[in-house]
Amino acid sequence: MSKEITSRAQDYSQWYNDLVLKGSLADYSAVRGCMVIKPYGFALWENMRDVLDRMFKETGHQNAYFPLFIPKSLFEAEEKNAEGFAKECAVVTHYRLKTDPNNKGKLIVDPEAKLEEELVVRPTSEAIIWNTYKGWIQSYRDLPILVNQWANVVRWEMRTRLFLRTAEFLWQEGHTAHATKEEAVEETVKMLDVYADFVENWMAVPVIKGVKTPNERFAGAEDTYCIEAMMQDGKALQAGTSHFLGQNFAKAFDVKFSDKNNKLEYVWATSWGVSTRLIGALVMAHSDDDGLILPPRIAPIQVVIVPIYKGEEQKAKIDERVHQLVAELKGMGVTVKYDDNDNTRPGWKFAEYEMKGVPVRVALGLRDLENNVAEIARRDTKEKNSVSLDGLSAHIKQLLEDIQQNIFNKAKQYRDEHITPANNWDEFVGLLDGKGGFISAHWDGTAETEDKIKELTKATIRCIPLNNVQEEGVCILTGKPSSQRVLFARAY
RNA sequence: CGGGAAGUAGCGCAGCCCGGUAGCGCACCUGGUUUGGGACCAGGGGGUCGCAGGUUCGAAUCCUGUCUUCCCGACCA
Repeated sequence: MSKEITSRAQDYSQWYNDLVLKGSLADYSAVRGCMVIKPYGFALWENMRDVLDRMFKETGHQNAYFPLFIPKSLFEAEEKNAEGFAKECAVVTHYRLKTDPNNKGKLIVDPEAKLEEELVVRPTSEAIIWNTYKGWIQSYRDLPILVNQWANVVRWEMRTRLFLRTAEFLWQEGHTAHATKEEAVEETVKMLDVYADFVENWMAVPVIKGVKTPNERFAGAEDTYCIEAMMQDGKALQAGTSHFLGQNFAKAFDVKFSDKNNKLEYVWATSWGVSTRLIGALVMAHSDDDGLILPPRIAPIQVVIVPIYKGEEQKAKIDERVHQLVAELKGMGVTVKYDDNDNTRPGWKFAEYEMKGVPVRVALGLRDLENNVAEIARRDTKEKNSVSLDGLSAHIKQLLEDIQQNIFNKAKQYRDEHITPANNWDEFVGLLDGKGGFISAHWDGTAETEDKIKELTKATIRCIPLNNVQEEGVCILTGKPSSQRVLFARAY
């Protein structure tokens, strides 16, 4: 009763906050815009991280670590990148505090300890990494370099929201160097595919792969590829990006290599990243008014078992059977928690694990034991069934798969129902203010028109889908000719 | 940075207008009864009321300043 969740209909933003806070994923902290990721939330992130890390390694990448601080002179080397991030950088200017002579017990920044050169706290690491790569690359034999780093970055956002936009966040950033343009483009697309694979098959969130317009492109990139997801309120969320950086950073940091003909060439680059923001996407894509709904493949706890008993004698009997079940499930690679904490009662536990989105709940009492069954409840549909204890672990294993598939299908159905064509301005605005979702519409291809539409409606072009159908039409705003539809949406 | 709201016990809040013994619910501790959808009874512990000044015999309450957080917007993954 103490943990009521605001309904989606009542206040979608508050619902989201309630889920994150009451689902024990994260807390606000004493630091503006920065959150504490709690053990349960971090366990979720670890699961996501482990899967992605394995995928990166399977595609030939290695992990490394680069400094948190970037000297300003390095940071500003790639002009567009620097400009793009300049407004949101935290900057270290001093390296020492001292006691305040006028205010006992307080500290002040020691004016004597000013740095010769300011250090930028990384908002992204291209600069420090390409400065490093300069020393690693001389010949085509040194290429490709396929490196990933798991790190925290800081972007001093005006307005923050738990997981979706925090001043400090955790992410991975891949930074690769290649001898040819073709190879770099191939890498960019390959990593986009890895992201789409992960988000769809592990997080159960369907995505649209596409390319950003120049307006929405990463600062310093030639092309930004992205995966776009749809949330339950009809707003889009960019779930991951993969950038083809051309030779921009190689030129900025003077990174050249000798090819087979001993000719000097600039190196081709990519970078790609996903962040803890994915957790926000996960929460908003699947959950309901009773709490989180987590996909089994990355849920910190896949199965929770709740004993129902009166007295120690009954408890002992149930324990015995449960321990057997736990061993079986663990043997099958299922993450299971037996919650036999006697301080909370079954009803409380049911509500608690629903809030936390645990996919499968097993309740076992003496009554069940006598009938050789257990009560199995699935979080996604809230269905409850009595299932025979014989072969129960195999049943649960299968159920987890079914749940994974079901929540993906449900999210996909919602997403697909929320891609709507608009053929003129009135339709476009009507859809944005009504149904929401992605709106497929013609656009004249200019940045001016895109800006104007954003100004008028707050909708942006989320992407030009890959393998887009070419079709003649006219721009919904200007009426100028267009050769393809693009996806618009209001976005997080 | 513009607009709004809020800082009082671990959490959620009331009290403030009209100054006079700091309160409620949840959580916590002890004992008991309970346990198939967020248990109940009895007893108990815990707060320099965000911070700094001022007015006053007396300030959570009035005045001034200040800090912080959240929500909405512009910026953005």
